[in-house]
Amino acid sequence: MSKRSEIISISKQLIYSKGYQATAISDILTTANIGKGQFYHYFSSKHDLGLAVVEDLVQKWDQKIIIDIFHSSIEPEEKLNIMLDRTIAFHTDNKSGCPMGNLAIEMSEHDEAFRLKIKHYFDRFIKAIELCLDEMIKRGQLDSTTNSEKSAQAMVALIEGGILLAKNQQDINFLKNVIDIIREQYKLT
Amino acid sequence: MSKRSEIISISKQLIYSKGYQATAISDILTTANIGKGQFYHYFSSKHDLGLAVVEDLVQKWDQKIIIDIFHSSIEPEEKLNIMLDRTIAFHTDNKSGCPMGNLAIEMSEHDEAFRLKIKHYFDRFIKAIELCLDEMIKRGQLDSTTNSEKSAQAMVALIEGGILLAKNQQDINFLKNVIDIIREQYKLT
DNA sequence: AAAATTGTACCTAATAGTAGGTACAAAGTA
DNA sequence: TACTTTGTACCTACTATTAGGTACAATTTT
Repeated sequence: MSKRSEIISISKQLIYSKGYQATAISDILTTANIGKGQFYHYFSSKHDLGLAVVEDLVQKWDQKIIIDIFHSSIEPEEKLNIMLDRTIAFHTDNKSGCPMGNLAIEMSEHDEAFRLKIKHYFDRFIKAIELCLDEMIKRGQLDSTTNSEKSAQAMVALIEGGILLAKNQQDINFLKNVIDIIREQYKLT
Repeated sequence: MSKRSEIISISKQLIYSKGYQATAISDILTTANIGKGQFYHYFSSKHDLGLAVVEDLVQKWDQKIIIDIFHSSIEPEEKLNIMLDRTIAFHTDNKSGCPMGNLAIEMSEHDEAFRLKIKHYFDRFIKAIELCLDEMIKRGQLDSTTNSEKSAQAMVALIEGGILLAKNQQDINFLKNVIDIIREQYKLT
């Protein structure tokens, strides 16, 4: 792993837990055990690093969720099931919430560059679920009156909201319950 | 309005839009047009102010949502409907998201005092919805197999997630769509 | 007068960012 | 082969600014 990606990786962890604004360059320098010169050799500013972190985050989640699961050749209901399983797995013993959701809330209003990168991920996530639901409707697994677009948005909202509640309550069951509701709703085993 | 509540009110707006950490005391002093002595006369620290702001926030929402709506004598399905209407109304032309949700995400992990105050609100909100759903089940308006506790959690999660998406997408329709889904699900007119 | 307010000047620690340099390997040149 | 150049990687020390917070005198209120 190059020094640059190492810095991104460490910063990603810190920003995930503390937020972008609350993460100081000095935190990163200490954790990564590097000097300032090195940092500013690879990144032109804190903002530049922040965007690199989000980009990395988006790219990795895109790979893990959209490419690996939704673009695979398994059955649509199985895709949703696996995605939900992985969501629970990720948030079990992880009290920092959703990396994307946290930044969405922190940065969307005042930083357009951050906002758009995060939006890009949510767009793709919602679209992937929507196509899944469409396929399930086509196969008669779901009521044909189901509005797949709205439903996909709602599913993402449920997940994000469930993660938010679980973080605030410090209780993963809030997320599990919400995911149970999704499974019931869309008749996933 | 006392000077203290005036400072809280102004800080609440700033913290709502920028977040707690990103709001500087100097922002507050400038906006409120007061000096430092005055600020530190009323609050012992920024953290002290922050907690006062959350307390105020919790208390006002408790009044607006739980007392005014859920503790009123109107029909349960009408309570939910009004709550959903007000949610949309609040977030129309308001790009900062959910005051409580924003702070939940920003503060829950690293500040227990903040976390507990916010948790208190979510607990009461969820409980109020749960009792509403129980009443609707009792009246035969909802399937008797409905798990009111889980459903109430899911409803709050949907709302919070919908607000998060609407904020990131800068499009209130994400919240509206999510609320449509809630209304369909619980057969609210 | 006494007590409660409030403004001004200031303190220290921390912030992002810069200046100016070193170490060293790769590439070009004699 | 030996010498020189050049570019990349990195470090330490510094700057300017801002942060939260304090001291205390001046003013208002009771």
